[in-house]
Amino acid sequence: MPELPEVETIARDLAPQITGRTIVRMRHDRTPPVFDEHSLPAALLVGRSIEHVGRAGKFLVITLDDDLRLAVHLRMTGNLLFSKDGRPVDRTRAVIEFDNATRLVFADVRKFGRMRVFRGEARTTLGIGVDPLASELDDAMLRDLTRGRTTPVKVWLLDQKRLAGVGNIYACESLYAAGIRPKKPVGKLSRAQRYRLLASLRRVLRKAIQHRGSSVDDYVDAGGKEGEFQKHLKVYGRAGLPCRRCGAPIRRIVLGQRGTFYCPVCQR
DNA sequence: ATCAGCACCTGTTGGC
DNA sequence: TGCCAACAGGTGCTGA
Repeated sequence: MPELPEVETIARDLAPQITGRTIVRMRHDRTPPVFDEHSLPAALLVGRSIEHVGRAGKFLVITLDDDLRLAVHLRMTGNLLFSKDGRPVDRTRAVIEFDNATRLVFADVRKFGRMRVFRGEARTTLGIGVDPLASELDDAMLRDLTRGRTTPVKVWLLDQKRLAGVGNIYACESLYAAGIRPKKPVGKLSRAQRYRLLASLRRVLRKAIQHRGSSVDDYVDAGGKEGEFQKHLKVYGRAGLPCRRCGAPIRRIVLGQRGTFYCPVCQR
């Protein structure tokens, strides 16, 4: 489910609600564990107050005092819900309670989502690459990251160790916007294609953030509301339907074990 | 180094 | 209508 725009939406909504609050209680499932094997003890969070809410790739990153951070990865079906009442939430896996009786609820149907308590810099600790929206990523950096690589560009976009935040929906949508075939070896993109890819990635991701993310299936924001960007998807999930630009049927193939959608006419 | 295959979980959908 | 296989926004591990 959640990719960069969805996590960014949650982070922006959550920041004004929980910044400055102190965590007074926390509970979580143990089987399967909510906190991954690299996590410091979750109990360290109790008594700490929240200084900042941000995002690194697809991780929501909450910075607390005592140099502590909490990273949350929603994987496929995780939801982070901010609750002002005590009403129970379906599929709850963890609850963080604040000093004003509000709560952050982590719910997850498939139980793939994980949290991690750690100290230090997020990107290094989490082992993720550069953010597509970061200013440090420019054409020269993208060239260096992709040079000589024969991986299909679609598969490359999903590798979080290099570029962090792009998932299946936005990889497909960005390649459509850039007019590039998903199978094209990433190291063989022309300079013009590479330039278009970076511009398209940013345009699509920013537009998706403006529309509060895509709710294709389970995604809802911290207030429980769906996003709007699924209404603007050009190729994702549209196999067999006409391309909105040229009318040719959108094709679905499998690349890197993931469904991949593209227009065989508009994407070269 | 790379990559296909599978594992982790549960729910929904489409075909027969 | 019913059953079962395939598939789902993600990632990590294993073995070739």
